[in-house]
Amino acid sequence: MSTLSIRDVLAGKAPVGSSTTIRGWVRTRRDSKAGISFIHVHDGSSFHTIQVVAPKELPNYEADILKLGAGCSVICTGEVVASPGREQPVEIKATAVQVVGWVDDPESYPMAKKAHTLEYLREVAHLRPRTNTIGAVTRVRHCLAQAIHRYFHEHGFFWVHTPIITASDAEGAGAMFRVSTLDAMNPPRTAGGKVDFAQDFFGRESYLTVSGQLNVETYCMALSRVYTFGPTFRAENSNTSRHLAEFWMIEPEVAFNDLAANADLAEDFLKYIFRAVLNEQPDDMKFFADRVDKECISRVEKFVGSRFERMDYTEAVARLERSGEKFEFPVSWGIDLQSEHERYLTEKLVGRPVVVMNYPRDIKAFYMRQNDDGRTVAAMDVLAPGIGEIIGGSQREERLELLDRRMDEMKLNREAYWWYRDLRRYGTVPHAGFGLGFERTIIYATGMANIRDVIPFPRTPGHAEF
RNA sequence: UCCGGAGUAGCUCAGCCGGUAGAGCAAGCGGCUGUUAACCGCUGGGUCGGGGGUUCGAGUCCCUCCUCCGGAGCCA
Repeated sequence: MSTLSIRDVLAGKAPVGSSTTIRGWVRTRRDSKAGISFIHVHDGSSFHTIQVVAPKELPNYEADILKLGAGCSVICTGEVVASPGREQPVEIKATAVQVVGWVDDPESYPMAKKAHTLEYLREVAHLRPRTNTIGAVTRVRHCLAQAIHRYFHEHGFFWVHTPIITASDAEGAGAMFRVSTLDAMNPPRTAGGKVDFAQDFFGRESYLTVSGQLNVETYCMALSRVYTFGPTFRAENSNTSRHLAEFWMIEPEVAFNDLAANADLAEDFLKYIFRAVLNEQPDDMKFFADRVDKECISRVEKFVGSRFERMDYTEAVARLERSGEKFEFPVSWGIDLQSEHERYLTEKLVGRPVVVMNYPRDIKAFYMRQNDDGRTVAAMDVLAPGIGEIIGGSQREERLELLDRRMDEMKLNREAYWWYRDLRRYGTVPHAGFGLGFERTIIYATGMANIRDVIPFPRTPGHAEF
């Protein structure tokens, strides 16, 4: 006799006729007056539940089994048998059903045996992993994370754990959360009356990181191919289905790569991880296609099978202007592309993923490499049908003089970036990288509509309860 | 933050021109059945988001605040 995951039992690791034990939580119970109860048990190991058939001869049939409901935890032992029912290949003919934990008030148990809206489930984030949907999201999230590490590992990248606390301000990536141990009610003051952050824990103002890029560049200048994969924080008051205050980001950085190589990497990488989801989580993807988004499998298959279009920003603007489409925000050279423009480009104009390259320098960050035309930088965005921007990246400015000039123009303090500037002083090389929002990637693969449902405990303005 | 929509039973919602609260699901009990979104019957379950106002009377009309959802901006 062995204790197996439900996934393993359904996969045939316990042959028909053998005895096995499974452990998990009850989804549903149905009784037959022929003297048996059908108990569906899940343990998260796969999308499917297993059907445990409990006969009335069990000593605790009346006392326990007839009282089982959704959420109760059980340990079930019995013989694996071929199921007469159509819905499952095998089931467990129970010789023992031990109730480990009851649900103390079934009527008010938030995860009752019925469909719940995702909005409601967010209010019970501690119990929602028990649902089909959140379970499937969790397994796909894991699969993508594993595929990301595997891709980079197989391609000679090293995972660099960049810091979560940073003193680098003004990276231009958005508002930051302050990290401080000062008494917020009564902080120490300087002679001038300002808060004296010299007395703070780090001896200076510090924040939660908005990007690991600047730090990871230092390792890129020694280990050549590196990436970060960790949490990132933005204190923006964003209330949308695509933004979180705490999210996970993947940022590869490659020495000697130019913008074209950067785009090639983004394309190869994205296709690899989406292929992994299709291959490794077919049951979960089928669930998403059935219940969440009919198109999700075909969309991912198409994404994996199509060549990404490359287009200069200048050309993209010209084609948007010529499109005859009425946009809420008019297009002209020099503006940043709006969501509606990006969607038009990738969904209508091209019908495939598009890499838009070489943006006007005035709308992009100081570290992006300046092109010879004097007005654009070697930036790129990967736009995907159905979601818009999925990746933002660039070739970095490796020439100290040009970097300094740009920092001056943007009124950034050179001193504060002394170590970043050092990389350009000591053996500088061209290099490039990009950032991929992990949760947005999950949204794309699963068809889930709201980013708050693809991260276990979403942090958004006003929300950090769980 | 701006624009729009919505807060009524555990959940999802209906509730007309103001007259004192409804359904489905869930839950409990019973019936039936190798069941599987089970089915049939019965029962319990409500500070109608909070506060204020108009009115003989407010779930319904007005003001205000709060919360949630969608879209936009910021971005990943």
